[in-house]
Amino acid sequence: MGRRPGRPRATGDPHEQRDTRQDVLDAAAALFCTVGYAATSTRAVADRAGVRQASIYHHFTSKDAILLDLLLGSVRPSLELADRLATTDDAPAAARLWALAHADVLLLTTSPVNVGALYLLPEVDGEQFAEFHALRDRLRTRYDELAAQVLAALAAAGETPATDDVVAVEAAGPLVLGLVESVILRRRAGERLDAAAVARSVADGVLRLLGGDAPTVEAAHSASADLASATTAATPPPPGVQEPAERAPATASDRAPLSASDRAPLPASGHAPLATPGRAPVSAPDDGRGAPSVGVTSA
Amino acid sequence: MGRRPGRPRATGDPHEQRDTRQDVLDAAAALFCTVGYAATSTRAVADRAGVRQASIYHHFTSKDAILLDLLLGSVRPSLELADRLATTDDAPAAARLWALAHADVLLLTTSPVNVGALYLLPEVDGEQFAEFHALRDRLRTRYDELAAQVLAALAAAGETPATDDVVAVEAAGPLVLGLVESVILRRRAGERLDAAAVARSVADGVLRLLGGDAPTVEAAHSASADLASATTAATPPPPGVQEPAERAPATASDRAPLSASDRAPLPASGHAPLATPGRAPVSAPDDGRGAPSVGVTSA
DNA sequence: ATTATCTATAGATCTATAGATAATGC
DNA sequence: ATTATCTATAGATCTATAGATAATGC
Repeated sequence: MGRRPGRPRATGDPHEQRDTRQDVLDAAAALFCTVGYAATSTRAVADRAGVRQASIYHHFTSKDAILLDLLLGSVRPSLELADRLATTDDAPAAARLWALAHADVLLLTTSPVNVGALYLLPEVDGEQFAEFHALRDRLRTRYDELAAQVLAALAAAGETPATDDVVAVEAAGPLVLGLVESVILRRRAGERLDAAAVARSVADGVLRLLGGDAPTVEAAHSASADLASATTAATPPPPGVQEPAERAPATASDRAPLSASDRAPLPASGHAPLATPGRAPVSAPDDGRGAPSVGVTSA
Repeated sequence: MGRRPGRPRATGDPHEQRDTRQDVLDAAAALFCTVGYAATSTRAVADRAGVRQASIYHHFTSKDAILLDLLLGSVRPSLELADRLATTDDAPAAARLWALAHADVLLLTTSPVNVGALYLLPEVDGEQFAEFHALRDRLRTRYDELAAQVLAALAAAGETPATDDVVAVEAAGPLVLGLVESVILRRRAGERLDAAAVARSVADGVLRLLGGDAPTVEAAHSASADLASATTAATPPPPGVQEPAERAPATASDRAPLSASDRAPLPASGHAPLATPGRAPVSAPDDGRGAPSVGVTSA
């Protein structure tokens, strides 16, 4: 039955031999996000993954190692996009900030589990997770830079009464990131989120927050569509070419993988405004069930 | 030594007999917010409170009961203000929303421990805390109502191009509350927050987010100053009358108690813009230490 | 007598390791 | 032989209870 070496699992269908490491990550992601880290026993993770508790330790050195893997996997896609947008200066800052906020909100709302909630776990403050903190700080810095650039552009355009700063430049980044990340709390609160609508309203809101008026927001909004297709490789094929359309609600594999391979600056392929998963009323009362696979393989 | 009945504590200065129940709440608040709920043992709480582990159970029936007390104590002040503002219709909606956001951010940033972080604990989702959820839903509703009123007022003033809603009315409340609560994440991330400045920037941001322009925000800002003094009883006495000014950084007792006693609609007393604790650079890297007492007595 | 603390501990975990077992691969 | 799983368990918790003890109050 099992076509790979090693003793077969005791539980579950012996035909369907899955990737145990990924199963453990998926199970842990769902449980850590909803139940919490300390409150989730390795036995609970194992049960959900369909293996025995001790088998986890063949793939991970400790419970902490699982969480670290999940954390890194959740922040990397955002950071890679942010880095790419930072080195793409053929678009106005407002358009790039809009694109970043939009993409991040999509990631946060369409991931099969509310991975953003991992950041909220108090345990994450520990030094075991320093590698994650480093990446996160870099992402924060990107937001700070972009927000500052947007403020400068608005001031230069004379749109803002430069007299009294609408937003203090040092306050801008945190406010913007705060608004983006608030979708984590909304999803956790059980709000039914229409991913596309929320992403748009947050990205628009980010620019209004910085003092942009309606035309400015609208302009950035449009400009970022091109930008996104330029910086992102994988946009979903146009509707109709897609799968039989059996109400596919944006799985992890739908999302732009942002893999290390598409480092090429501007392939300029697609046309959709950055992988907007067609509709995707993803988050019901978020019980942590639902399709797993956070796309967090670190090997 | 001890001037009250009961066996004295084994640890600590026997002269200073403290309120054990409050000591436990303070210790638990600090630990739950930083270490987490499941990760904090009752022994750790007891050690910090200066009592033996078992003594906790003379005051609380369970560990859950401690958390419930803390949760209720942290949401009540906000909800009471929100209720009062909702029944005070002698001010524009924008001014009232500004005042609510401002007050909430102050509460979140000046409390000695980051009590807002309690909401983030995954354990809080449990049904044991239904009473808390009910209060929180009411607060959320208040934000929804006020945000909708602000949008309506802006539209009526013709300021907003009513053609395409700047913000969909059903999206407004969550965005606003999200921006307010983002200060919880910022404080937890170790950001050094100047409470007064953050409160102002968030409250201003809330109105810009809803489509208000600079003059609108400014007007609401000013109007809410009077509003706040009208709806809040306890404003700190004018500087100079205060204590010897030994750098008092806004303790729990400084904050407006919002007790059930000041139900009277409009006492119209003070004049400060809602208990702005003079300066208050409260939150350093938030180690959960610092003065305790969240002001969470529920008896 | 009442109250609030203490000491001691039962019973239920929980993480991680030791070593056995059941597959594939050479 | 190598690999991936399994069973079993050691050692360290952790929550909550039982019952003793040391104060005040009448």
